[in-house]
Amino acid sequence: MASQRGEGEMNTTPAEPADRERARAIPEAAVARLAVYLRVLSGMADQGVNAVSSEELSQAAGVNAAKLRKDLSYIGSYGTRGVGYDVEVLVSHIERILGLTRNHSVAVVGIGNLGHALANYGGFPGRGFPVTALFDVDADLVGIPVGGIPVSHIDDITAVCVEREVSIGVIATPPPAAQSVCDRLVSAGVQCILNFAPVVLQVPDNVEVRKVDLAVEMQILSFHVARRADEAAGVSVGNNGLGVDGMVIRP
Amino acid sequence: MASQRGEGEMNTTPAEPADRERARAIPEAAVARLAVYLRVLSGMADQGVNAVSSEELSQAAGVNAAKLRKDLSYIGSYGTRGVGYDVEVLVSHIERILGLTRNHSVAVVGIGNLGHALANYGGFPGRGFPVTALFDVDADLVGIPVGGIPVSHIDDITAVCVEREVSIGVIATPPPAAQSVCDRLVSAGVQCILNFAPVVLQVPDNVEVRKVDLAVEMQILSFHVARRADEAAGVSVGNNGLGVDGMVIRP
DNA sequence: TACCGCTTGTGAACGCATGCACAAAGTCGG
DNA sequence: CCGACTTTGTGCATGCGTTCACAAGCGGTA
Ligand SMILES: NC(=O)c1ccc[n+]([C@@H]2O[C@H](COP(=O)([O-])OP(=O)(O)OC[C@H]3O[C@@H](n4cnc5c(N)ncnc54)[C@H](O)[C@@H]3O)[C@@H](O)[C@H]2O)c1
Ligand SMILES: NC(=O)c1ccc[n+]([C@@H]2O[C@H](COP(=O)([O-])OP(=O)(O)OC[C@H]3O[C@@H](n4cnc5c(N)ncnc54)[C@H](O)[C@@H]3O)[C@@H](O)[C@H]2O)c1
Repeated sequence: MASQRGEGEMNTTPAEPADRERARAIPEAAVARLAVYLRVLSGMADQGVNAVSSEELSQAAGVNAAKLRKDLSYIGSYGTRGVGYDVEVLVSHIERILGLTRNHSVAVVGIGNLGHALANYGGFPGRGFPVTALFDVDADLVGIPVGGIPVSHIDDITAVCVEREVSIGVIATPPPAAQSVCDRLVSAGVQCILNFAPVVLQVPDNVEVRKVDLAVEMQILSFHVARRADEAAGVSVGNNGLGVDGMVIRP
Repeated sequence: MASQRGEGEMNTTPAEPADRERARAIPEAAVARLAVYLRVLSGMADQGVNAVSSEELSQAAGVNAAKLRKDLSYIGSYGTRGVGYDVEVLVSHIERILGLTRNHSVAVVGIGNLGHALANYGGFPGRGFPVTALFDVDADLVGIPVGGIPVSHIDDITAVCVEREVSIGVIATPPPAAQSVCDRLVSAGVQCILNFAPVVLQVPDNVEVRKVDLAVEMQILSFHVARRADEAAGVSVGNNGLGVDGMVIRP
C-alpha cells in the first residue's frame, strides 16, 4: 500500500501477505498498461474505428500481443473470438476498472515553473482529472488565476481541499517543502499523491504515492549509454574529460 | 533494447535472448534504485555524513535493506563489514556505473508550457545533465533565450545537436508532432529520448526511449482509489453515470 | 447445418526480482 | 592477541510477471 512507485518500482513496506489482500488481483504493471491501452483506444474511437484485434491494438500500444490479451483478461472477457474487441466496449470497461467513471479532482501545490505548466495544461480535464485547486506560499501568487483557477494560500489547504473534494494532490514545490506539504495534504484527507520533488515521502499506509523524478529518468538513460558504449569498445568510453577512469567494473 | 520503459514497464521487442546480451547484468529495476541511492547519498555527503549502514541508507531511500545491499552488490563490494559504506566511495562508484563521469548534454524540443519549465529548471546541470539546446517550430520563439539558452529552429536540429554533442533529447511537443520530432532527433544521432507526449514512439533498436505520462500516473492513482473504495464497501462504486454496470468483474 | 479459418482466453513454463537468513569478514574493547 | 559484536554480501526459496502455445469459441460460407 504505502508504496512509492515510480519509474522502475520501489516498494517500501512488505505489505501484509494475506489479510484482505487478494482483493482485485490485477498486477500493478498491468494497470499501467491498461491506462495506455485506454489512450490508444480513445484515439481509435475518435477516428471512427470500432473494432480492433489484439494484434493491432498491441502494436499501437507497443506491447506483446499475448501480454495485451492477458492484461485484458484480468478485467474480464469482452472480446469476440475470431473477430476482436469492440472499441467502445473495451473503453468503457477499462474506464470502469480504472475508476474513471467518476471525476477525480486534482490540486497542484507549488505554482512555480512546473506548477504553472501543470495548471495551464489542458490535457487533464478531458481525461477525467479536472484541476480544481492551486496552492503556494508566495503571497504574490495568491489570488492570481493560473489556467483559470486562482491560487490559494497553502494555509487554506485543508478547507479548500475538503470543499472541492480533491482526491489527488500534486506536489511541485522545492524538495525541502515537499514532506511538509505532503503531510498537509494527507491531513486534508487526500489519499493520492503525485510527487515531482526529488525526495522520498513518508506517508501512512492508506495513502498512495507515485513519484516522477526526471533526474532519475535521465540517469537511467545515461546508464544505457554507458553500457552500450563499453559494450561496443571493450573498455574505455573514448573522449571523457576525466583523468584515469576507464577500467573494468567488477574485480 | 528498443523498449519504451516508463512507470510500470513496457517491453516492445522480445529482445534477442543470447547474442552479447549478458553484458552488464544489472537488473533494470536496480538501476532506477541506484539513481535514488545516489541522490540520497549526495544529500548526506553535503551534510557532512561520511559513513552509512545499509539499514540507514535503505530507510532514507524508502526500500528494503536486503534489496539495497543486493543492488549495491551488483556494482561490486565496496562496503566494510561491521561498519557500513563510505559515502564518498559509494557515490563515486554509483556515478561510474550510471555513466555520470561524463556530462550528458540535453536538448529540449517544444518550448511551450512544459518546455519552459524544463529549460528554466536549475536542477539538471548540477546532476550532470546540462541543457544545451532548445528547439521549437514557432518563429516567435526562435532566438529568444529561455533559462539562458536561445531557442533554435527545429529545422536546425541536426546541425545544432551534432555541434553541441547532445546525447539526450527531451520531447515536449504536442502529441501529433512527437513522432516526427523523434525521427529528427534520431537522425541527428541522439540515442536517448525522454518523451512527455502521450504517444508510443517508434524508434530503431539502438535508441533508448523512456516516457513520462502524467495522465497514466493519475489513472494508476485513480485505480487504487477505486479498488480501495469497493474493498471497503462490498461492490458498486456508488454514483457512476453509466446505466447498469455495478456487477462483479469475473464470472 | 456443417465445416473452415481466425482470434480470443488461459494453463503452464519460464525467467526475473524480492526478501530471508546466515556465513564471512571486519571492528572494537579488553 | 582474542573474543564478542556488528554489518556486509549472497545462496536460496518464493512470488510475480511475461511469454508461449493451444483449445475453445465465433462468424462466415457452402
Ligand atoms: N521545473 C522542472 O522542470 C522540474 C523538473 C524536475 C523536477 N522538478 C521538481 O519540481 C519541483 C518544483 O520545481 P519548479 O522548477 O517548479 O520550482 P520553483 O522554484 O519554480 O517553484 C516552486 C514553487 O513552490 C512554492 N513553494 C515553496 N514552498 C512551498 C510550500 N511550503 N507550500 C507551497 N508552495 C511552496 C514556491 O513559492 C514556488 O512558487 C522541485 O522539487 C523540482 O526539483 C522540477
Ligand atoms: N504541460 C504539462 O503540464 C503537461 C503535462 C502532461 C503532458 N504534457 C505533454 O507534454 C507535451 C507538451 O505540453 P505543453 O503543455 O508544453 O504544450 P504546449 O502547447 O504549451 O507547447 C508545445 C510546444 O511545442 C511546439 N511545437 C509544436 N510542434 C513542434 C514541432 N514539430 N517541433 C518543435 N516544436 C514544436 C509548439 O510551438 C509549442 O511551443 C504535450 O505532448 C503534452 O501532452 C504536458
